Amino acid sequence: MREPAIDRLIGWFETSARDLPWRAPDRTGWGVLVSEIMLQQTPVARVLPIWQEWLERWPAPSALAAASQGEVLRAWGKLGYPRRALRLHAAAGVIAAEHGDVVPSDVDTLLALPGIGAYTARAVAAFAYGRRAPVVDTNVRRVVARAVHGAGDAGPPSTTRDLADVEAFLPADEPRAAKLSAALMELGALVCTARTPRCAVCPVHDDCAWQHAGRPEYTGPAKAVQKFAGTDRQVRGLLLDVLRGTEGPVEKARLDLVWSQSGQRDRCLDSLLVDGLVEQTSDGLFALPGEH
DNA sequence: TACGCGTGGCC
DNA sequence: TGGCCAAGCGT
Repeated sequence: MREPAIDRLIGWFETSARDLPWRAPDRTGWGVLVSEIMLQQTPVARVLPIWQEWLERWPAPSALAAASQGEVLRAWGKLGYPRRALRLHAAAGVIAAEHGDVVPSDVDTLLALPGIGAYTARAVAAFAYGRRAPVVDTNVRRVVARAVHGAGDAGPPSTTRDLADVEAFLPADEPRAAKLSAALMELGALVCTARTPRCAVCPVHDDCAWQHAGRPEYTGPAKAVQKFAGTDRQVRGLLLDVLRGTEGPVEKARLDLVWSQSGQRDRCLDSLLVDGLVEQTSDGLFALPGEH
């Protein structure tokens, strides 16, 4: 990506970026981290109200760490992938105990925390602390595939290659690099979208390799769209929903109502126990962890 | 590298 | 209607 295009993209971001609370001037590393975990595979609109509740209720990592896992899972609500909530809870405990209750700014330190991978570590370093780090999510992969490589969409992900792709044009200046990282994501979210990209309003239209190539269709391997209906994921979600909606421990008969196939039902309940999302009480009832 | 992991809105 | 999509991670 050429320097003028980077300039225009940053300029566009400064005038057109969404006014999200985790981007406010008074944001904290903790607020940014919570947002990044919640936003993994979950749309902004659904994250917003839950993020507000969490930051009011648990304004620092130590506050979240002091809550029970069950409380955390209830507060997570229906954001999906509730294992993220347990990992964030665990990460908060490590941050409170080993990092002075301050979210680390160093990528490698962040990577060592549970639930924080290649994307989230760099997103926190860049967005909370202004560090220079290639922040590559699905939006950035798509923008780079089009604007830089002239392809219709990104191929299968490869962390090493994806990071190198962005590193290659990331400005040396730290705050500018951080701003560009945010701008690339925002462009992918608002303009260079998966379906129906809004090329007419794109700030890098004139520099886009995909435009110059005549906007060819994506030709790579078909992306596997995962099923949901009838899968263990659906059944686990139904089981957890019963426990979230109930005050105390429940009998297994209550859980049996959510799915007719007993084999799949029991397998899913077992897997929830293994994952630590459900616990069994001494008298054989089932509950969210730490709530009995 | 491929897969499993929740949930809901959109066209 | 139902496939597609949404700021990934861990194994």
